[in-house]
Amino acid sequence: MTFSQPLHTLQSQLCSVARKSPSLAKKLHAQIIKAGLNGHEPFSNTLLDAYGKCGLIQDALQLFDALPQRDSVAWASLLTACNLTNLPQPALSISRSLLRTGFHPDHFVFASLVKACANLGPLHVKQGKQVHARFLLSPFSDDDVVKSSLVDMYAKFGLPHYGRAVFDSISSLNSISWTAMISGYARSGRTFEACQLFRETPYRNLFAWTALISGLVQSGNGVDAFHLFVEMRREGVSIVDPLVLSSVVGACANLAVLELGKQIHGLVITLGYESCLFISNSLIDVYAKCSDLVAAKYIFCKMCRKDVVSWTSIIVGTAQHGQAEMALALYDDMVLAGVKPNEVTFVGLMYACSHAGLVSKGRALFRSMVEDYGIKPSLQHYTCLLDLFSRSGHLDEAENLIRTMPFNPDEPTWAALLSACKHHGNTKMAVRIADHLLKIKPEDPSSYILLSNIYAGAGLWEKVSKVRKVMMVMEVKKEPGYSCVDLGKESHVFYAGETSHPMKDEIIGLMRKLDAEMRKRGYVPDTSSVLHDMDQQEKERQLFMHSERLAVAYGLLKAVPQTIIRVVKNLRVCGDCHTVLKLISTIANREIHVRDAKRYHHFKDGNCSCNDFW
DNA sequence: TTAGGGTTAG
Repeated sequence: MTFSQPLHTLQSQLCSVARKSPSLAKKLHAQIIKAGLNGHEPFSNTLLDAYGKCGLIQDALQLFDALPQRDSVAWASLLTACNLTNLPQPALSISRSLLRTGFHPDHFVFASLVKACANLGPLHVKQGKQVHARFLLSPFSDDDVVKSSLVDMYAKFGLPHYGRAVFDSISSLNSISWTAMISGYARSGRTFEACQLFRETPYRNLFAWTALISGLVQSGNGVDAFHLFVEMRREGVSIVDPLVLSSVVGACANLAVLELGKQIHGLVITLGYESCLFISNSLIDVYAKCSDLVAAKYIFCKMCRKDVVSWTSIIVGTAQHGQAEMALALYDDMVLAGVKPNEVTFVGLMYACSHAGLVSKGRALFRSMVEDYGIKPSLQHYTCLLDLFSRSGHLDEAENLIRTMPFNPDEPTWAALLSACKHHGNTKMAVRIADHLLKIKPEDPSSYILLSNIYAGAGLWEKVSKVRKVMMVMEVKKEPGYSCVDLGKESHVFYAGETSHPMKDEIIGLMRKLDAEMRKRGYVPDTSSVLHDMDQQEKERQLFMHSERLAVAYGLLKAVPQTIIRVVKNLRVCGDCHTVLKLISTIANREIHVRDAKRYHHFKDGNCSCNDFW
């Protein structure tokens, strides 16, 4: 490259090559300054655009600040730069100053501005609506591109009905507007409307399929998402990019169905996407969530490029399965590899610390998150810290934190602290917290059971009867518990108390044998979690028929010998089942993995990876 | 110069 080329060559270089090469963009900038063309409108705007497109956001911001005049092209280029690098904070301050200066945006600026608001997320609904209002009052209020971006913005805010109003006003709908609207319905759980719109669209392409399937996965409807994926395959839609696959892999993780995850993994390999970063990240997660950590680590180790999500996924996976030291060692490796942790990484790390009772390490990590990485702690981080203090018996510190943290503690948070008081035998604090919890009227039946147990433990019988009355008045009923056992080629769901299974005699027979052996070893049923008033024998019968026990017994009868019995449960494991599963792991000499509503339990040789705290 | 689908926690 020479520095004495004609101006039009310079301009065209900026437009093409510089967008892909940061170093070339900088060289051309230097050339512009040398030629005295600094501040010349066409050059500065094109350079701004080039900096933005090759990811040099700081340079773009500096250049913009130095501009003597800022026209629509400059504002649009800067906002596009922020949007491309997904930097919501600079975009936020840019859009604020843009609106403050009284500048009249054109349709290009509006489209970028709306996209910036969408990237900022649902916490910035107000700002998004302000931009929408300004657009409606502008001379560009008929522009369909801006309307499409508004549909997308409301989709990302979780307000699809607002998006629908804009969608209906679009004069010429295209593939982009349809996709944005389908995604809006799907991701906010409006499955019916999403599917209806999908059936109506003339653009039934991979974008629309991905929007629908991914949206359903995001809103927790993995089963429907899977059926649609099967339909998509049957229609012969060519999977020319792997985006839909990462969602489908994610659905396997949420549903914790290992066999299905393996099949999708096979498909990923067949289609040639196994080395794609996003896909590998999802695969780490699916194997970790299906409690096959060996496979998760294998995927992780084989990746040639690892980003923060890859590291975080493996750290969270190992932490959730009770391998705290391993999770912390992985974090050290991550820092050494020069990858910057994010807010999710710290959730995983603090979770690891709380499992291993590493109080000072957890505190230090919380501090490091704020001071070294500038991450503002969220409610989840405070919950992790609280869990760390509670589990390790630092109850005063836990109570102090819950009362001083900058978030309103919700019912599960108080219930967690209460449960810790019970675990550590601090009756005085337990009663104080129970009184508070009773005042805020919990909705979860298990909170009432906990309250009742606390008062009973403290001999406060009047309060016990008060709790029972509240439960009766509110008709507090437990959600039916079910457990799914994964046997590789098949899986089976058992409901608590279910006796309709064709193999019920064998299942109950095995459970009786195990029960007799457990009682020989000193097992006494703990009926404190049984909700209803009934005699001891009936309570014990209820516990005996808890879904995880049926599932594990069936697993012992049907699974390949020596293999791990894998169970997924919708509710939390009760104290008695936890004791029973530990005993069964010794008696049957079998490893049992249970994923409950809160965490993972690996039962082996009479112990559990959660260290009896959950 | 502007608009659509993807991964980690909860």
